[in-house]
Amino acid sequence: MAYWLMKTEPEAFSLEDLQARGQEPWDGIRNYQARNFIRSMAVGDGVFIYHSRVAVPGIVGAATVASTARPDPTQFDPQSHYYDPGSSLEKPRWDLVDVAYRCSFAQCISLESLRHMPEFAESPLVRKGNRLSILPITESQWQHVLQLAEHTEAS
DNA sequence: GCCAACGTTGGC
DNA sequence: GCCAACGTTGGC
Repeated sequence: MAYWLMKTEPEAFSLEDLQARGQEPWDGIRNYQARNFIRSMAVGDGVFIYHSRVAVPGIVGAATVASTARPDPTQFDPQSHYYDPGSSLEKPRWDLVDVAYRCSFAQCISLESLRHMPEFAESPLVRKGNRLSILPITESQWQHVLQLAEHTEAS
């Protein structure tokens, strides 16, 4: 069992969209490091959903990895924004996994608050200029954020 | 909307 | 294989 964080711009695809659909293919990943993380995901892995490019960026809820990696069909589609002419059906470059909705936090765990947590001191998430859209989360990071989220929900 | 920081591309 | 130019990410 591993844990991950996936960033998304809610204007493009939000946690609310995932909630409405229940499960979605997480397509459009076009970064090799993120792609490699996708390839090491297993069904049942925990996923934090992070909203970027908003007034208060942060972790807004959780999801579950619902499939192992498979080729992202948008890379083959000339009509798609994510089309990659350098990719082919024989040798696909980009993969995706399906992600299933788990829960929405009553209050977002903001980037600002993550910066103050010792658990995240070493995380690329809080480093300036970080552009990784998918990154691994340690078990202690996972537990800590979940506990915080439950706490804000109770009060 | 701005712009720093980054990853990728392509000429050489 | 270097590295400048370019496009994109994402906090602010």
